[in-house]
Amino acid sequence: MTAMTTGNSRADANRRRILDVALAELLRDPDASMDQIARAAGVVRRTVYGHFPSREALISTLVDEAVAALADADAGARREVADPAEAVARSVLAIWEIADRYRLLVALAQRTVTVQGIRERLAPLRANKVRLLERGLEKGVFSSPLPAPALAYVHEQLLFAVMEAVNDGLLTAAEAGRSATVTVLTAAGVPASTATELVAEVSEES
Amino acid sequence: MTAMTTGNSRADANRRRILDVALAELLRDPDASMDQIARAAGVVRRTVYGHFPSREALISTLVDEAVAALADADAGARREVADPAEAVARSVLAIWEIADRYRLLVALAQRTVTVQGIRERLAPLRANKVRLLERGLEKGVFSSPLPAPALAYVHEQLLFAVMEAVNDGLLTAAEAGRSATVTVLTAAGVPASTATELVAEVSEES
DNA sequence: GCGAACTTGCACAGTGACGTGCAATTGCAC
DNA sequence: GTGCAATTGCACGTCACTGTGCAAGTTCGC
Repeated sequence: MTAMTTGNSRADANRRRILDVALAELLRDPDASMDQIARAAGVVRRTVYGHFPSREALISTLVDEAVAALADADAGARREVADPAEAVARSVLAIWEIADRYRLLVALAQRTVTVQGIRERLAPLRANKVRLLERGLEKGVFSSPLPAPALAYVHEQLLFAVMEAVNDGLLTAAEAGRSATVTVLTAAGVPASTATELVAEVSEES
Repeated sequence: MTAMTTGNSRADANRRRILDVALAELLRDPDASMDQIARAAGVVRRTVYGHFPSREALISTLVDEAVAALADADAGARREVADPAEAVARSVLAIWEIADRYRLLVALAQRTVTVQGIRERLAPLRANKVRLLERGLEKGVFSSPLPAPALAYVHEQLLFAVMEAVNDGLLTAAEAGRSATVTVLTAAGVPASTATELVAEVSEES
C-alpha cells in the first residue's frame, strides 16, 4: 500500500535532487564529471553511484524524462486543433514553457557519443511535427523551399537560438516564447502579419 | 626571397593535411583525440606535436582559419550592396559556399571550454550582421518581434539546421544554399514570394 | 651522394576520470 | 532507543589521453 514510485524518504529525495542538479550542471558543461555533479548536489560521488550504476545511466534517465515532458506538452497543446498554423503556434508555446529547463537535450544532441540514443528517442516527436508541417505545406498555409523534415530541423534549431538569446540577456524569457513562435511561423512561410495576429490570439486566450 | 608562409615542402604539405583532416575528424567528434587525428592524417601522433605544440594550438589554428574564410566570404559578397534584403541574401549564399567545410565551428561552439574564444573571434562578424539587420528592421524591409542581435543568433542556428538536413540526406547540397537563404529571409519577416524572387535573381546572375 | 630537416617508434610521467569494495557512521522510521 | 537503510570516506585498479625525450630511420633538396 505504500507508494513506491513516488518519493517516500530521503533516498528518493536525494535521487530527485541529483537528477535536477545533474541537469543544470550538464547544461553548463556537457562534460561535467560525476564528481562535479555530486558536489553540486551536496553529496559524495559514491552516493551518486548508489543511485545510478554509471554516468551513462544517469544521463539516460535525464534524457528520458526530458523527452517525456516535451512529448506531453506537445501532444496536450495541439489536441483537437485542426489548423496547422494554429497547431504549430500552440505546440511551440507549450514546449517553450518547459523547454528551457531541458536545454540539456540540445546541448547533448551536439555530442557524438550520446547523439544516437537521443535522436532515436526524439524521433516520434519529430515525426509528429513533420506530419503537421506536411499538412500545412499541402494546404498552402505554409510555404517553404525546404521539405518538411528539413523544416522540422530548422524549427528545432530556431528554438535553441532564441533560448541562447535569452541566456545572453538579449530579450526576456517572458516575451521570448511568443517571439519564438512568430519567428517559427514566418520561417515556415506564414506572412508576418498573420503570424503575429495568430500568436496574439492563441497566447491571450489562456 | 623564398616563400615562407606558403607551402614549400613535404613538411608544409603534412601540416596542411593535418589541419584538413583534423577539421573533418573534430567535426565528426569534437572530442577526437590527437591520436585519432594523427592516424586519420596518415601520420604518427608524435608528428602532430611537431607541428602544433598542443591540442589547444591545433584547434586554435583551425578556428582562426575558419573565421577568416567566413569573414572574407561575407565581406566580399555584400560589398556595395545597399538593399538590406539583398545584402543578407548575398551574404548567406556566399557563406554557404564555404560554410559546410567549417561546420566544425558550430560543433565546437556548443562546447563549453572552447566556446569563449570562438565567441570572441566571431564577434566582429556577428556585429556586421546585427547592423545589417537593424538597418533592414528600421527600413521596414524586415519585420520581426526579435531584436536584431537575437535575430542574428536565429540566422546562425538556422544555417546549421539546414547543414544538418543536408548531412542526413533530406536535401541536396546544391539546392540547400538557396533554400537556406529563402528561409533566413522569411524568418526575418520578408514575404515568402519576395524572398523567393530575390534569391532567384541574385543566385542566377553569376 | 650528402646533409639537414622531417618523421617514426618507442618509452615515460602526469593527470583526471570511471567504477567498485568495504568499514564506519548517520539519521529516519517505528 | 533501536534497527535498518542510506550515506560517507577512503582506498583501490583501470583506462585513455596529453605532452615530452631521444635515438633511429627516411626523404628531399642540392
